[in-house]
Amino acid sequence: NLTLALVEINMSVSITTLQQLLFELAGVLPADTAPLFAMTRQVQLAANETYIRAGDTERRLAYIEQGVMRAYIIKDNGDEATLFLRWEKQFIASHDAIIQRKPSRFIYRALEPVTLLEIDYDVLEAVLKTHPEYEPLRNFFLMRMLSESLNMLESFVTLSPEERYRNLLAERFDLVNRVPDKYIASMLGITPVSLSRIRKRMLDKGKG
Amino acid sequence: NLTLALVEINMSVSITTLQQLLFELAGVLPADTAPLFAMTRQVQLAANETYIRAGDTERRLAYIEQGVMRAYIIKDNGDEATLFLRWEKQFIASHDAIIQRKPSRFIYRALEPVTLLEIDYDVLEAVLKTHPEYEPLRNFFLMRMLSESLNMLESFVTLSPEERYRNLLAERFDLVNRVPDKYIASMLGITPVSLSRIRKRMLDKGKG
DNA sequence: GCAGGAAATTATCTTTTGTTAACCGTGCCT
DNA sequence: AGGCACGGTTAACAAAAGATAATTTCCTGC
Repeated sequence: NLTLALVEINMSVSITTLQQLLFELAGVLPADTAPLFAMTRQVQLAANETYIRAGDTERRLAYIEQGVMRAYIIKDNGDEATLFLRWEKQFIASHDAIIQRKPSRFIYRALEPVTLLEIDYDVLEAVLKTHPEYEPLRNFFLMRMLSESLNMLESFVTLSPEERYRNLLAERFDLVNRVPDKYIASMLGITPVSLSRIRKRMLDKGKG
Repeated sequence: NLTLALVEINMSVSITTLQQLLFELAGVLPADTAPLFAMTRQVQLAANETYIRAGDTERRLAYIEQGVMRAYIIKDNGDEATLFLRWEKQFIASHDAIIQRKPSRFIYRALEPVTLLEIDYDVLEAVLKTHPEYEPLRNFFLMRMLSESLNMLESFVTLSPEERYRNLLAERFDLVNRVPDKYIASMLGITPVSLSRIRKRMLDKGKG
């Protein structure tokens, strides 16, 4: 069965990466990671499919193998506000449910067809109870997420919207080209109209 | 010696709180926490004293027993930008050094006389190697910090500066009154002038 | 390939913020 | 007490962003 074979190859790419990470972080040999990866499962999301809804209480942690995801929230006035985007080789988690055991404020949705390697956080905790040697992996993704949040926070307090956009272009040009501008705009804390003006200003400056 | 006695009482307040936390999180009995708290030390900072400088590589983690601290960064134009404030019963950490082993971008400074319960993060890691039962404490402060960062991020993408200020007043009125407005302003991503205008507008609205 | 819809741009107007500088009030230091 | 430094307010102007709506471009499903 060719499809199944491809899926298995796919899975192993992602698992191999995480096994390597676990080895680097904690010296755990790939052969010793079966108890962990036995509890993971691959999830396919279609473009535009919702992964986690506002109000969901499932505690999900996932590693993005392929595709781009968007975390957003519905504002009081009904508009959406994008908090962040996540793509290949990054983690995504239902933060509220995991950290505060609260229903999720945020909605997590695939912008493209997405492949995830998912684990239920409660299951992960159980595995970690009996296999504390995997613990560094949990610290790793928590620290990664914290680091990314702090970087975004820094850009909000130190940079103007235009500078934030320039920054994003410089650091994640590929991403900006994959994602509709309106999501980029709201992630930068501005309206799509304003982002369009910023782009125009940048072009004009480049010409003048 | 009265002073010494007072210091010891003080320390024990903070340690007791953390012992209780560790019991709640992991069922570790206070009597079994000696290996951890033996590695902590109390630090006194005068008002305006710097705790961590930009460029520092020490990996410090501290629990704030008393006082308010400010984390800020020097912008390219020389101005300061405040990222966040932390106060009693919160953790503060040299994020860059701990997460990425990089020299700190941020400066951490006491706004008031501050008392910290400090541990060297490398020492903590060593303790955790031999005492994995304390591990939930590490997850706790990482998650707390992440949660706070995400809340701030949310307020940047969903709220206007005025709304962010109202929010802050509603949630941390005590803090706003303890800290000079200019730091509040830069934490909100605006200038002190603009915050002053927001305050005026709010007053005017209240009167009209 | 075409039609319909969504995204992006442009235009207009209002509101807010940034910038710079002057001005006030408070507290601190000698 | 006097003066000085600092934080906060106010003023005036320029620049940018928000809101709304019209228009164009793009893309996607049929």
